[in-house]
Amino acid sequence: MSPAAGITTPSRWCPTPEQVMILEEIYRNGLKTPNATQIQHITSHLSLYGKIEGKNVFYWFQNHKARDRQKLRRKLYKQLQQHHFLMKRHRFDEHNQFFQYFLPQHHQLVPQLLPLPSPSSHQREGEEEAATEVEGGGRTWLGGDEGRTVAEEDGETTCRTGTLRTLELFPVRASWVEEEEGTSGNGGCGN
Amino acid sequence: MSPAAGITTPSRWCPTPEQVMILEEIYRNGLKTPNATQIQHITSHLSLYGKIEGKNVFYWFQNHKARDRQKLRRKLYKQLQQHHFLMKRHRFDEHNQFFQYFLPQHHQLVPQLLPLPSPSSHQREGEEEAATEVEGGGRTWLGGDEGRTVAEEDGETTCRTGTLRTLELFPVRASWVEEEEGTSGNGGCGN
DNA sequence: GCAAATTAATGATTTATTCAAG
DNA sequence: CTTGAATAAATCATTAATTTGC
Repeated sequence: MSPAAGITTPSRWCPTPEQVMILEEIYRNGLKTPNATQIQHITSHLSLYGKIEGKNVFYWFQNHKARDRQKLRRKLYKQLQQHHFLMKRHRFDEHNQFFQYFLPQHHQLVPQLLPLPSPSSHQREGEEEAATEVEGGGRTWLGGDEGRTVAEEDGETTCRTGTLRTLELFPVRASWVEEEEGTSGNGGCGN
Repeated sequence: MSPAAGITTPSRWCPTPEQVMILEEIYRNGLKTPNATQIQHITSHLSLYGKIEGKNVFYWFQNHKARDRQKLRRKLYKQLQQHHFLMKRHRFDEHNQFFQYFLPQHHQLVPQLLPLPSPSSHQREGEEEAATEVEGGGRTWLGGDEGRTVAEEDGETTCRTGTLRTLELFPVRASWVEEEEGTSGNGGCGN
């Protein structure tokens, strides 16, 4: 707004090097999401180095954090892509209970741990927790280095992973797979 | 599994950064409570990055979910505590970060954006309206050139330096920050 | 060397997601 | 099931780097 005569009317904040340095220092020191008070303080200090408003600080932290995460996700995705071809495919049955991961050594199958899913239970994934003390006779973990003494017998089609297919399991929505270097016209902004 | 004299014999799982990143990514994508099969797959993938067992994955998800909820609850509690500020106190001090920073001009904020939803209507239907140019009566930012009315109230450590020491101001102790990767980034245009 | 044209960075907005409360 | 609050993701838009032809 405010046409503001001839002189530079920067439509957006243009941070000075000092401001950027200070912001990055603060960020590196662990302040990722400043609250209003902190934004105020940062702003008033940075204003010594140039014109700045609170919203600039606020946006700076938002963007910086977001782009940090984005960068990390990209890197991660590349790594995962690298490993993806190492994996073989294998079919597995879908099991829904996570406590099958415990394999009680001898007996004691803890009947209350698997409280029979009602046919239309949405199973909101927040509340099951509670795990209820499975300890006692000792348990072994699948996939550990030791154990592995169980379940291979009764036609237990559970895990017995000889081969590991992994990635396609997860609902990776891959919002970060999107562009590969310059597909979206940044300058164009097709609107 | 012998204590292996020289090299570290960690009594507990010590996740690598890659493992943490992958786990967080999976979690963020919506898998909050993996079942046994999923744990198997995740484990075998993460084992490419370091020693890991299925129970580590299982516990990681348990703990992460729990701590997530705990964090949210704490935040929400704080928020509720200060919910009175609209009614009584007028200190915009220690609110969170986002909308406390906005000051709705005259609470005629977006009269047409939210056209009084009938009790069962989705109000996101007509979003082709393109937000209707919220400009004049939009919002203002604290700390701008115009409304520099805020100042440090009491509270807080408040370094309020006249000198420009900048860095000692903010409570930027980051003992709880663990990402040390090359997060500085900001490659070219750092200025 | 120098600007116009193009591309990459990044500031500023908008949209979708998430959790909890009513 | 809806709504409120906060935020992260996605997107838009503008500035700075850079390339390029002269």
